[in-house]
Amino acid sequence: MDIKQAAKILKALSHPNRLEIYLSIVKGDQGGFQTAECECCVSEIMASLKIGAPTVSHHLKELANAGLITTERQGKFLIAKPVLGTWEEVRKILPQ
Amino acid sequence: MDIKQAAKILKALSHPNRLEIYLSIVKGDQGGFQTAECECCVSEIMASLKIGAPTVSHHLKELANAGLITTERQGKFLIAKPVLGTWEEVRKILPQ
DNA sequence: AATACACTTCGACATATGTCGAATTGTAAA
DNA sequence: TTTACAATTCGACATATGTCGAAGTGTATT
Repeated sequence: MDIKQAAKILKALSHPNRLEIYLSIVKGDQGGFQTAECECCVSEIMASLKIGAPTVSHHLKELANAGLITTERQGKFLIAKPVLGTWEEVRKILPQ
Repeated sequence: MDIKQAAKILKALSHPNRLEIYLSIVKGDQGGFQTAECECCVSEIMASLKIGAPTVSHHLKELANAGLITTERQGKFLIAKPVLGTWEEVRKILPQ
């Protein structure tokens, strides 16, 4: 993990809404893709953060682009799950 | 540590140059303020990152504003030291 | 005091970012 | 097949950001 890559990942987490989205996805993760009742499909995030669907879509794309999550369509919904190894790599180059 | 505060700290580390500056400061820290021979005064950073003095000054201010470092003038030089507890707080709310 | 060096402040600039509304695509239910 | 719902794409916009050059401040050396 080089510094530029780490900075990119940190940047993906550097906006309050995006950080909250990521933490929700991590918290909601049960080891696999979740069902439609999960708290991390776009419409749920939209409601809880009070931002529009296009914005949520954009944020999820940024998190995915940084390698912090993966997404998968399940019927009408989009389900996200964390890729914990990505954050782990960043931790390694920072203190402790 | 709430999410907004954590996001602010992550943002301070989300630019490659600023992340590199922070890591240099952490690496160079010997438990106290360093002497003029340290690698983290503005002119050293300037040379190693190939960015101008005003930009380095700006980046250091952002790191200090996020609480990630403190700075102190020693003669002609500005010396920086890390505030490790700040990063520690952010670690706590992220995975692992 | 005069000079030189280290850093900061200010103003400007190009670029990036977060957000939205409108229109579009994909999927399920009636 | 029509309708309804979930999400995406597109275009636009205001704001934030990283960088620089020029000018200013503070400190040490001569």
